[in-house]
Amino acid sequence: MRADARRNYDKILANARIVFTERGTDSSLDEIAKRAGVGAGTLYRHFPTREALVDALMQDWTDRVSADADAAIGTGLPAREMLLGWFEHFIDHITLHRGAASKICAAMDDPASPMYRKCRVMGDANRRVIDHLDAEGELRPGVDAANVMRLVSGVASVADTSHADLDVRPMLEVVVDGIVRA
Amino acid sequence: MRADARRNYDKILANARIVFTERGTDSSLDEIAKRAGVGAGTLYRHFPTREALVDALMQDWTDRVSADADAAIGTGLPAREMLLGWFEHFIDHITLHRGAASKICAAMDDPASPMYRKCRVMGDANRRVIDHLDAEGELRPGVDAANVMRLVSGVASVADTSHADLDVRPMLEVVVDGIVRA
DNA sequence: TGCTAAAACGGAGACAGTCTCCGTATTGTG
DNA sequence: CACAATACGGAGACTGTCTCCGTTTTAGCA
Repeated sequence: MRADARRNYDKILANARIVFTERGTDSSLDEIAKRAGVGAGTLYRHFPTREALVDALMQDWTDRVSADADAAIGTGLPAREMLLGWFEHFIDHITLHRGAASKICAAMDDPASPMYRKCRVMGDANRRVIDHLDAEGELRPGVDAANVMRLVSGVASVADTSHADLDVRPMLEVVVDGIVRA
Repeated sequence: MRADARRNYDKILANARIVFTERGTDSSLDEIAKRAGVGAGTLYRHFPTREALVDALMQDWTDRVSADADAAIGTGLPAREMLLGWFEHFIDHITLHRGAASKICAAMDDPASPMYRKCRVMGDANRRVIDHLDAEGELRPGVDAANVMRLVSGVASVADTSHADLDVRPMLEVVVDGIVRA
């Protein structure tokens, strides 16, 4: 990658992060280009779609999400608490930019999406937590990690969409009660 | 309401139903106007926002949703089956037009939304089912109907958003297990 | 029936966002 | 330092939203 290209790539990403944080992932891409001091063409050359741009920003938090999963396992807390903590952290991360959660819901089961691979990384993180608890015999038989992932992402997306700023805990408690051994 | 106004109102609604079914609730409103054979101004006078238009279409199914809730209670099935059936019917209805589910999630806790009232009607239907089972002692203590509603709408929205056409049943089973008495 | 005020119509056009195209500028390699 | 190769930028085509206002339709009344 040429030096000027790299420079612009970074500028776009930095400004996208700011704008997406301020106004969500549906903000105008032209404005991001303007703020970054580049032409629209440059933005679209580097990131052909909005999803590609969101995807590039996701890198930061897929790492954190992954680390959080392992940290959760490390706490050795009882199943309920471990899951609640992990789910809350996960949701905190994916709702960082308004609108991101529902994009993740959409990408999760769509291999054609640019975001698919990162969704898999997060899915794997979740699977580690679920598998760990399952191995300990803490879960109901037949709990499917992918399914849990969808459900929790759904909660994130509801919270993100909601006009009121909703406490996700009560919803997560239902989910947790639905998967831990009765 | 003047006769011509009524005529146009109905034409717009009929065509919106078609277009929303074919291409989801984010289709072009101008196209709906065109198909209905009216000017854009006429459409916007009758339905100042997209939500107002969706809301008008919702009337059909809030009725059906309400009836479904009472039918579910009437079956006298065991709690798990009653809830699964009710939730599935509910989701079938609100995912009739692609994109509607997430709009409902957003409107549910936003009294300013034109769709708020109809969300309440559906919320009340859900409450009847939950209250009924609660009175029978079938549910865990402290189950909150509004919270269940959010969760199930979230499942609907995930299913609606998902590229793959997802089976909602496994997700609903987790939710149901999370609310019925252990 | 014919007249008129009130109500409703419609579509041109202002505006905002997406995305492309291509003449121009920048890079780095030989 | 020359010259491909690479990248830039922003004008402008396109699509969708939404408003404004001159024109048409309606309904009530004489």
